[in-house]
Amino acid sequence: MPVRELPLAPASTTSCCGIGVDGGLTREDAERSAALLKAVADPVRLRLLSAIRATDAGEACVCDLTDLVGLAQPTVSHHLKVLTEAGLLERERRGTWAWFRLVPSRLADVRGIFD
Amino acid sequence: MPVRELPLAPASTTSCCGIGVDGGLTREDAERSAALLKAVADPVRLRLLSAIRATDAGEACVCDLTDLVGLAQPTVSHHLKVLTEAGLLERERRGTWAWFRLVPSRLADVRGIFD
DNA sequence: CCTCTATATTGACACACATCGATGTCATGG
DNA sequence: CCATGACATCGATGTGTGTCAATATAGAGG
Repeated sequence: MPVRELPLAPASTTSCCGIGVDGGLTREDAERSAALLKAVADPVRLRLLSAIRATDAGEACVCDLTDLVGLAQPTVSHHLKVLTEAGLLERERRGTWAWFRLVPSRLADVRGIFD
Repeated sequence: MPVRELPLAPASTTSCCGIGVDGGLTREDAERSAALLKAVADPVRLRLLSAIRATDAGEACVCDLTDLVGLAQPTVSHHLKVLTEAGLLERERRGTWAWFRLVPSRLADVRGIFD
């Protein structure tokens, strides 16, 4: 799911002030980008991403993350689901544990929104 | 208001899985970053930023932007206030009109969260 | 001073969302 | 096959937020 950047499209036609603000994101692009940003615009989810990134192996399981953020396990599971559905995390079950890894290309998408 | 990036802090101590997820953002840093991201995680506000950026003069007034997004004037005014209070826009009154400009350094702060 | 136009503020409403307890699922070990 | 531990899902609840109509403010011009 590609995410287009804030475009530097040329301004064009008319308006009450004669400036022209037709350039810019389409509604669809804006909604796509906003959906991705919403996944990341939460302090708990930022800490989860940061904690996974700070890990030696580049991955962490839910029990570790639950301890870290100090919230109930269902809450952490919910946040991890949001991040995973946004494409920012990959999930892998190994035995009883679920391991989460960053998806660097998706993080690059977030950065690309503001390039 | 500085915004710290997702740190690559070294993992340290123990956990149930023996991985160690102590590294990462503090609660305070995460809340600061999330507050900034929330201001931007909205399709209408993304379009407003994009439209202002696409302008020849680098600024636009409310009437232009209201036409663009197709929402009621108070709604647009509200979104512009959110962006301004987040430090992403600067407001200047010239006569009857209110002009809004981007604050590039603040946009860089957003980008910096994911560096 | 009065009016007109552009913008901001307020109040209300609907909807989304973060959180948690309770419960369900699934794999492991006995 | 049953018990245990890790994780996911569900249902409920309180809080946050986007939207608009109504109203207020503020500057320009007569």
